[in-house]
Amino acid sequence: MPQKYPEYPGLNLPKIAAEILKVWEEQHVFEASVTNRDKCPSFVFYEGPPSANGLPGIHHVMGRTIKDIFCRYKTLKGYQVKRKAGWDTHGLPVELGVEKELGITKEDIGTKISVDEYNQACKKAVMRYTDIWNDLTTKMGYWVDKENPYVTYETKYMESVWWLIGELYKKDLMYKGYTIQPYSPKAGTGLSSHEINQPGCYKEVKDTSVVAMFRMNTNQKHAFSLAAEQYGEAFLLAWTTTPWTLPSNTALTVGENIEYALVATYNQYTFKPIAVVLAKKLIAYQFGKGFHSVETKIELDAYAVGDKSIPFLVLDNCFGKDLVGIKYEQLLPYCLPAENPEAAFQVISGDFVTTEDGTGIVHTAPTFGADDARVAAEHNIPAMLVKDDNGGLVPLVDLQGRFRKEVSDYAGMYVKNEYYEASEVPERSVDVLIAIKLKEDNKAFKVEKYEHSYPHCWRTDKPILYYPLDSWFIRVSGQKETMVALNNTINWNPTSTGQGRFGKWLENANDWNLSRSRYWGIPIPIWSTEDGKEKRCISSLMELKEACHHAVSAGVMKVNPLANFKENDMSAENYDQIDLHKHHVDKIILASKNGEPMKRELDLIDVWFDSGAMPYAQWHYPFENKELIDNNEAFPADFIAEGVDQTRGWFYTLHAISTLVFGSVAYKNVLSNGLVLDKNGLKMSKRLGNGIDPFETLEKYGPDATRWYMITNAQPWDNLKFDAEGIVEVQRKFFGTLYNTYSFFALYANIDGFRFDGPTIPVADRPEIDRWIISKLNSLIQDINEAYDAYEPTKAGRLVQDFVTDQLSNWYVRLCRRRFWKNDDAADKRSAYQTLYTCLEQVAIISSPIAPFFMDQLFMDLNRITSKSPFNSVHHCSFPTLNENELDRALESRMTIAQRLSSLALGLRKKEKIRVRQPLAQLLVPALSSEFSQSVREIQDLILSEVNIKSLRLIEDDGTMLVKNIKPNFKSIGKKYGAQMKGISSLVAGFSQEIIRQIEQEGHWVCTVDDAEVTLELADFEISAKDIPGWLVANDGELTVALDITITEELRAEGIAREFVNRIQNIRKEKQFDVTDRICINYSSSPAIERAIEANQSYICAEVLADELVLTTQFASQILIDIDESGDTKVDLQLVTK
RNA sequence: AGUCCCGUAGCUCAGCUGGUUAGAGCGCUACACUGAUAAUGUAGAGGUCCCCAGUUCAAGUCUGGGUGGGACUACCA
Repeated sequence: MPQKYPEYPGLNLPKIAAEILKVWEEQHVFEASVTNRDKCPSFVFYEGPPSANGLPGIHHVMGRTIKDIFCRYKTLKGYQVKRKAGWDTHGLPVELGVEKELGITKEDIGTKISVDEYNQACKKAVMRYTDIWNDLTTKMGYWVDKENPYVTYETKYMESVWWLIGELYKKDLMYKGYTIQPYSPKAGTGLSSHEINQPGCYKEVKDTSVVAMFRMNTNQKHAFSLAAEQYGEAFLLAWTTTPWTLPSNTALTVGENIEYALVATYNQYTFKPIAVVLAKKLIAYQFGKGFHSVETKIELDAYAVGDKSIPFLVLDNCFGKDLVGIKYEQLLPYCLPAENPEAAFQVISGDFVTTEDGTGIVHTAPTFGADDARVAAEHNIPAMLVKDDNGGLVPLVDLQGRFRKEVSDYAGMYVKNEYYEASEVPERSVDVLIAIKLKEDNKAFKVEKYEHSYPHCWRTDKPILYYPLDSWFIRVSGQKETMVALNNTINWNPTSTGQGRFGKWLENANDWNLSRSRYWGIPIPIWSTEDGKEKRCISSLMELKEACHHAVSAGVMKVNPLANFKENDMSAENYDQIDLHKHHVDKIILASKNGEPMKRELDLIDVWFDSGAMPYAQWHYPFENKELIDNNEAFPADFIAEGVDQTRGWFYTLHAISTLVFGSVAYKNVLSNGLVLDKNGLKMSKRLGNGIDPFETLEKYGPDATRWYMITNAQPWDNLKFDAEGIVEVQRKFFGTLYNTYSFFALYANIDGFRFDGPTIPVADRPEIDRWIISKLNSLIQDINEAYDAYEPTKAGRLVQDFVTDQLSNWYVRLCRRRFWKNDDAADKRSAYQTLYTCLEQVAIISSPIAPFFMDQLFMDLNRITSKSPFNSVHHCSFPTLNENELDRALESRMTIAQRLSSLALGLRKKEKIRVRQPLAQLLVPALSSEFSQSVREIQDLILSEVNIKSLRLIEDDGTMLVKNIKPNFKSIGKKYGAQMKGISSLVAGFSQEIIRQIEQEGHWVCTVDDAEVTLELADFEISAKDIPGWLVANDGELTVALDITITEELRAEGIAREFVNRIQNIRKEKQFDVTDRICINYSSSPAIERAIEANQSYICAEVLADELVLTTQFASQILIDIDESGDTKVDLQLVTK
């Protein structure tokens, strides 16, 4: 065992971290922190799996610090906190990375490269960055089980996911339907809303927009029939930014309560007279430049072709509901809907119609708009679907984004020019061609470029289409109430995210579209017959094996690929022989009840389902570890934490799956943290090059300072403006101070051989200052405990920081320095050591969740010498408990008074330019009350030594010495006499000293304000001493001090002696004498200084460890020092050799 | 467009259930201290608490509206 507390040449946080890391690894400190708690209650934490195909950023340090803090804290609190790392391995980003790497596109899969090879490549790619991630995890001190992570591509994990799907299927929560979805023709895939909402996907684009004219059916009576007859042909105006959808129009949608108008005018392209219907509010918008309003038919008729401005005349008004049911002629009659064509081309109503732009009448193409599809379905309007060669119903645009042959004029053309190869882009896009055609046919009211934001495929960068796709859905919408009710039991931090952002999202939850037409992911385990009439959902490997067996005997499959799979064998060998990825399971043909072949539905499961399934799948539930979930040992989580961006991501999928399958929450406490921005408040991005490399940061500043900075600088849910300067400050301010405090302790404890081996002095028997810091420490423990329990790490960190810098270092240590190096009272010295030791040790424990490396070193440096704790690591300790007996609030507030009084006295010295080394005779303090006087008396020695004053006198108020100040106590008076407050306030301001004295004596005061009688008690005033006439006075709130600044000859001599000591100490230091070296001093100086030194000889000798202090003129060598203006002082210091 | 967060000193942030001198740290200026010393103390300068309106005796704090920044969500014709 080492004999001495280590002393360091300086604080090097990165070095400390590296060394501690070695210790952790060698001694398996993390593993032990979990196994040590084997019989303890568990605290369940879920690690949100990062996608292993990208590099970690500085924000990951933030998120993981938060997770780590609470896992470590709960461990200290005696819980067992198992935490599995996890990897999210499936999904589009992985596939795209691989495609880029291999130089292929989606179309090549299955031709140039087999699905088998492709998936192998994905599997390889996905773990490429694991080493880097693990490195970050290690270096930042994030404790999580990296050895046994859950990996979403592993067979066991996938089997659990299948089981969950099976449960949903059994509960009839899965259905197949077609919906309009964002679809990227170039990527050949539907996009999830998660993908569409990647930053940067919505882009400003300029599209050709058309206000098309839909000719109203003339042989039908309606609101505008009469008026329309007189003014030529009547049209409904509808606006679109996607003219290519016009051939697929089957309805027009109006708002029931929107007012519409019939307007007579002329077409600006054909100059034909027309009457048009549009929302009244939008007349001015549509009839802008080039039109003018007229009042009569005569003026309207006066128009001649070639006139600069076209007149328009408002004829009639009606509400949207009066338009519903009007039939109109098909705008571009290439073909008719295959089903129910007679119901097409009529006006319907919809709630989404606004009058913000356009015409207030919405062109409705149910095949290319989600709203359109919904509203059309509600009104039994057919979608423009035609029969393909196989008799299937298809929209007018194919999956590549080209018009089908039915649209004869544009057959084979891409509906967006962006889909062409650069060399093949036609001069005029379909949109433009359609616009021209409409203009020529008197069917276009207005054609113009329109700038709006439109979603783009985040991968191909091309605009997406809304397109009807077959999909499997989870019926989430029916469970909204349950989800909301369960959510209300979750403790969200901050609460607004849970109730607002997340709660609102749940209330509006749509069905979860589970299908992804990709390759690398978990296949949907549903097989169906050709006609789709029989379906089967497989929910385990054994079920699949048996189904295969049936299929083989039915003759639809030759061999059972799962023949060798053994039931109830959970070994890796048994599971590793099975791969459930697409390239394998798609080959499996099952058999229906009557022997027909059944093929798997081709889609994969949305990867978000993978991560939402982790509570169960990480344990291979229910095939293994069934009790962990069923007995709530590992479910639901006590705590999870991720960025706010996961609100609709992981937070949601966890919640949805647990609600639907288990009727439970998946987590009880959740903390969502904000973003990490650069120091200017901008988002970090590759483009701006303002990203911060986490490894560089950890390397340069060390993980402790980085973590501490990130946690204490801003509340976790606020965005953090990351500025490395801030870490430097934390290093210096907090770690530097704590390190100095330790160094101070180590220096003297080593000299004195303090090893905490004697009896521990009861706190009650220790001096006031020790009891004070111990009380403060207990208060800190209590407060910080509450902060951690409330998931407020920022508060916790700031509390420790204040304690260490302000209380422990700047007050306790500063005031106690002498007790450590010049103290003949062994008990007092021991008390000081024990007290400081305890503070350092406890600070190490309570701060260890945030700064795990430094605090472990601090703890070990102390504990290796004393063996006071049986544990070798701070992370194996127990969180200190509050010791009520050691709490002394009165002492704490007394000390606060001491600090404030000292500060006032020092302020006065400063103002008078009297240095602290010059002792003064007397400090006066007005006695505010007897309790106050008592308090001051108990702390007066501390104050006096701090400010170097000989005595403190409490001035009892005899009615003459003090000038008092009085203020109304607004809080207490406000309750009683709120309305009279202004009057009272001005009266009180005018109170004379006599009235104040009278109130103090009588204890109450009565007067009349605004005709109301007002009775005030003493407690309704704040009375303080403001001045002591004739003295030098300073005050701070209710505290006042006065200073006697007369310097007697004796005081002066003592001041000189102190100056002399100071010079000698400086010389000692310059000469690099050891702190304990003894010396002899020869000196000579001016008579005044010589006298002063002589008078204080023993004091000086004691201070500077001098055996002799000799006045002489004989110097072997000499140093000149300057004490005051009276003359030079010569000294010569000799080391006393032992 | 909706939902949520944020706006307090040059910078980073406190400010509890409304109470009359709005705080801290950093930075800046000046001075001091010194056997913890690349530390520390004291003082000074520095604020329309984003704006407007309301509630109230009293608003940084509560309410409404606006504005700026950010995030998330969205079917925008």
